[in-house]
Amino acid sequence: MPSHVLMLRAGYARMVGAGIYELLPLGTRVLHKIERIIREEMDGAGAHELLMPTFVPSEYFKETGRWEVYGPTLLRIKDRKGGEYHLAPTHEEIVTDLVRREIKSYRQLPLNLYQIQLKYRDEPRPRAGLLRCREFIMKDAYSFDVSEEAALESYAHMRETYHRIFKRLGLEYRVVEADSGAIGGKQSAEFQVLAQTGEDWIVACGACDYAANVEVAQAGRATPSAAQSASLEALVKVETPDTRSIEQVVSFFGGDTKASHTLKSLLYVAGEEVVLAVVRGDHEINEIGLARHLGVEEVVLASDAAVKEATRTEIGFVGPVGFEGRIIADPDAVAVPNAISGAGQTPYHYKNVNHGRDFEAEVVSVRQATSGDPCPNCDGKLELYRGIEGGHIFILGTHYSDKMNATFLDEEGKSRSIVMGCYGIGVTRLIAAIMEQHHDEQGIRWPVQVAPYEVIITPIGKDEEPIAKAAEIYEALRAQGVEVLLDDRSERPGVKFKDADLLGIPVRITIGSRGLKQGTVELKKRTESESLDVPLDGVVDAARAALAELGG
RNA sequence: CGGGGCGUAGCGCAGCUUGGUAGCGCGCACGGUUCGGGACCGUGAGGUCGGAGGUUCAAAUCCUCUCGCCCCGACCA
Repeated sequence: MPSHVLMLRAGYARMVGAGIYELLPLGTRVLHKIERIIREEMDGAGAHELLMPTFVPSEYFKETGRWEVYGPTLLRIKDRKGGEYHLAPTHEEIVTDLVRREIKSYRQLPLNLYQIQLKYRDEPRPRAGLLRCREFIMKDAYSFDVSEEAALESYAHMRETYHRIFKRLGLEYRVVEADSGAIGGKQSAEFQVLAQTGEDWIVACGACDYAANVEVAQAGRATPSAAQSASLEALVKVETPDTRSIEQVVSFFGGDTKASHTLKSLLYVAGEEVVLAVVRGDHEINEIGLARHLGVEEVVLASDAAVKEATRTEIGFVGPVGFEGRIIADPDAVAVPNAISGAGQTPYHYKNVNHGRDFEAEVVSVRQATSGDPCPNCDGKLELYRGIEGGHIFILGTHYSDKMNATFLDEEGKSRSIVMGCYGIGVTRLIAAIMEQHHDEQGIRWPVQVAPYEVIITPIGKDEEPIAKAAEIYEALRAQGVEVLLDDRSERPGVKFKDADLLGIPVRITIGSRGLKQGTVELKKRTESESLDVPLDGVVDAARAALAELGG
């Protein structure tokens, strides 16, 4: 059962609109638990919490150009006077404005400010419950330093802090190299929570700690070009109607033709230039890598019309042979001997295409890393995983401080731009991520540190004694500071047990007449199938011991 | 933005093709029997059929428009 179904069934949240949820009391308790851990660690790291507005005048985004750049994802609002506002998707501008007004001297730095607060992004496609929402709670922190070096220290410090947070939340995660988007900056890492329902693909080495988002992972290694291969066969043009995809090409040629015998040729618009990118048929192009190699901000796949104009060929039949223009080819692509590729003419493909003989290209790794690739750091191999981006930290540099004139006076009285870093955690997303990693067929199995309640007491039957004892134990546990839920509904035992499992409370105490006759009650951990009989007068200690074992 | 699907009782759905008294399961209320892993019997409450317009003697059903939600894709040749 995916986490969002569990979440709804167990009564943690309800949908209000697409990508808009309300957290019910149980969900709110989990949220507060997560927030508390984040606050403890952030405060411990020397960051200061503040609260910025969600409803902000457009002038700040206009100052940095994001009013235009952000596009339709930015939720824009007009007030009664026609003034322009937006609901904040992130707070770099607001915090930078605050800091430029307050910070005047190097003596006031470094500084780290954070908040835990709602964010608004009009996502093209919200999905999977709390995993991708249009309104969500984020912890966002911003560091301010006197220099790039100092900023790197702040960054490293935050990275450690994030490790502490993710570990305390009970998450299995990998820190991966990531793209930092249009802002640039060399240091960028995502905290990816491993989960089948994750939207991101990451690769991680089995032997060392290398891990990266496939968007930026270094894929493959230099391999010999086809021209060095022994038996090159003559180029043959074949008429291949209806073969627009690699899949269709492979089945057209049949036999033992594999996607890895073909070349995938993609035409990209990179600024003023049109380039042809070639990867092996079974590989995926890495657009971010391609853009970096070309030194442009982004590359855009050419439209049908643009392909026709540049190649006089239709999509599906484009190829490097005879292409007049810049060709970027992946090392694994040029290593394929006697490859099949589009012939640059509709509807034909070439057989036995060989790099060096039939076409020349700049050979650069421009494909996404995938399972089985060699690790760029060691002799290990990369594994492919799906991840949920739970956190992202990166250095902003002076991108915002330059644009917004956020400066300080250094020791020599010279004005310099503040160097910034930013650090986000998707708090509501983590609720879903934790559920994703901690559940079974019966329901959720919260790690005790984030569970909405630590103990659930389940009196059984209609007799007065179990109910009275349950109330006593409830009070005794509360007096000890244990967060405890009493199921005092007059439901049948089966119903109570199933619900307790669905809710995922880590420890259940079951009280029935049967046990009370022997002076015992039952104690069961959600993660274990067997229960334990404990003496009635020792149940408080037993429950606390069980919680301690679970790490509470 | 493109494609597909769905909006009927609180929840899950049938009914629509072929127009004619709005149904089923769960849940809910009441009564009774049950009571250690989602019991059972009986009685009952509950619906502007997402919205607007149209066709028709008659529309949940046919037509047009519109709103909302879910899934897939967003140019991977």
